[in-house]
Amino acid sequence: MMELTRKGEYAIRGIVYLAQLPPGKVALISEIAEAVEVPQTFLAKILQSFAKIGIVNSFRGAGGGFMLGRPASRITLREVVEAVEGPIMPNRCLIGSGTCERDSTCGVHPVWREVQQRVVEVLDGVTIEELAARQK
Amino acid sequence: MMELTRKGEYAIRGIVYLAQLPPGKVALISEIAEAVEVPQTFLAKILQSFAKIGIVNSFRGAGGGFMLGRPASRITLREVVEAVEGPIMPNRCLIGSGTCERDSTCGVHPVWREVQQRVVEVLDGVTIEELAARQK
DNA sequence: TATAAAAAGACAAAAATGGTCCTATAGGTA
DNA sequence: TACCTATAGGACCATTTTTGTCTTTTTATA
Repeated sequence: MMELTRKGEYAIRGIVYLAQLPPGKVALISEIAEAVEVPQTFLAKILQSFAKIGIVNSFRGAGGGFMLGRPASRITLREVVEAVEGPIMPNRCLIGSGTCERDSTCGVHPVWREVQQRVVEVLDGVTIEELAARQK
Repeated sequence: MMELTRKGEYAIRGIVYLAQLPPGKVALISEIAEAVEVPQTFLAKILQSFAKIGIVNSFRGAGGGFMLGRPASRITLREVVEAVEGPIMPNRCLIGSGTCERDSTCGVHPVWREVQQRVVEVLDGVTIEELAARQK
């Protein structure tokens, strides 16, 4: 239960790799994919989605590639994980207050909310900078 | 991310229903399924798996059905969830120490361990008795 | 024995996961 | 301008997981 998917794993590997690069350097997707052992086209999709929300910058054409869009110290693990896997949400009930018809009677509801908060707390407390430093 | 599946939801609904019954009473799968609005045969599978690990008792033949296998106060939400969804394990790495080749270099590892512990802590702290009482 | 009810196992549709491949677009460079 | 390089976007697809159903078997009771 609650497993991170490959996509999530790959996303983390990819962004940690970028964080380990000298500041300002752009890396080719081919380079990144090989280094972190992830299928290239799949990783490309992931980094593209990161580009859209600004946690990485991408450059097209010759001399292009990817780099972080923000200092690694200001990218949290939570952002990265939620970007590819969607919001942390242990139970569908949490999506909206009116969504679940069993809402009022459902005593499990507050438990999931608690779980959600705890997980978010942990992931918010870890930056990509820390992760990059740890495994250098 | 980290969503409970239908199976998990159904499992909780089913066991909470059993917990709300007068002690000693057995309920037909048809009765339970209708009450908690879960497909009967699917719920049957779930309760059968509960019977195997002893958190419910089942009786075959006329007058048969299901009842809790233990006082609801001694069945935790964690047990129920893990019974149907498998162990709480946010990252595959946590399965075994040698399983992940990136193990030594993987700085994310301890974070997932932390997440796992927090979640387990919450779910261990909630009994089926509490849930049953809450939504009565 | 007949009947009632769970147990077990095979099967299957639908959705999610984990990708691939092709074309389009943007940016350099000769 | 023409050409090359590299990401962007979209269509597609195989496999696995989820979410069930259906049939047969086993067990218990009356």
